[in-house]
Amino acid sequence: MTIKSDPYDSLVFLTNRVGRLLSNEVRKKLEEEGGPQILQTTHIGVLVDLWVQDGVRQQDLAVSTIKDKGTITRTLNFLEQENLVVRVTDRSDKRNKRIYLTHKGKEMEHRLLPYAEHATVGATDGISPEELRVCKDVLARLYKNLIK
Amino acid sequence: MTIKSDPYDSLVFLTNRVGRLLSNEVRKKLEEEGGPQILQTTHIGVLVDLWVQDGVRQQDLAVSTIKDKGTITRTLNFLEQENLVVRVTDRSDKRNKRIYLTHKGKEMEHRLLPYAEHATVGATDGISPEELRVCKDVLARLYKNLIK
DNA sequence: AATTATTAGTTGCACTTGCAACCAAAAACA
DNA sequence: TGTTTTTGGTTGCAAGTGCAACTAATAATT
Repeated sequence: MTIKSDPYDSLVFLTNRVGRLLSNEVRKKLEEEGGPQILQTTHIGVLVDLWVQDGVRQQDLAVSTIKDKGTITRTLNFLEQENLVVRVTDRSDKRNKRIYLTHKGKEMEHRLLPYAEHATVGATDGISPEELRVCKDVLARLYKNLIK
Repeated sequence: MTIKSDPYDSLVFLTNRVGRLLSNEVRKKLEEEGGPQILQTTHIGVLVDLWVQDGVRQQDLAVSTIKDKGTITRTLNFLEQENLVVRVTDRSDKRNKRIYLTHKGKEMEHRLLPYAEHATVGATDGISPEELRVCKDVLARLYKNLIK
């Protein structure tokens, strides 16, 4: 008897698809409720990182957001233009540019995060808080394991 | 006392980042071990869907893979060119094009899936099988809930 | 100290993607 | 039956992305 593997029971596909679906939900909510105009997923990803820790280098952002260095460069060009962040060349090592949130950038946290957190209402039907908790914890640990 | 929300404890960010990390792992493994030359994530996503069910319409693929119709059109142009799938115009409704795997396309399943499934070794350090099981189940239910 | 290697960030290029406009076929409606 | 609306798929366009080549600054090696 051959056991046919279920392609859907694979973390790669599950995370990617659920991730995109949730992103789309957030994007839709933002538009509906006239939220902030920064809709690019990468923009938000970078901001999220900066909310956790300020003053990191572009390279660090590239690693944690899992984007190319070049992509981060261009993302920051935009965020800087929008007065959400500033680039400061590191005194002691002029290769590094440290990224800091502006006042406007910090404010954005309170406006944006609720959308990201509440995007799951409705999606979690039939899922207990405990299960959800485990799921998030596992994902967080996977992230830590994989981020090198 | 104000409780600072943790941006990382959000399903949107966790799934997206873990998803990308895992995709990159699979891509790397494929290259290292001289696997199939189809590296595009979208290509693989479409194939996965077809392994689950053959003969669906492009529109169905767009929904389940969460990609734009246009993207699916172009993805199928490629897969058809590679002799992995064929498009068959539906007799009873000429708007529909049914997508079928070729022999080569079916073969690919056995070659590709192991990469996707085993990509998690090393990543799951410190995570029990039970926890992983719950995580996958939750993700699967989220997917079903969100896919409309 | 001078040369070489490495690292951070930028830029050009090719490719992917989503959106919107479009075409063809079918369904709904008058 | 003829007109309008909806649906599936394709295409043009603009924006995002990864890769590789490049520059500037620092570290490592001789």
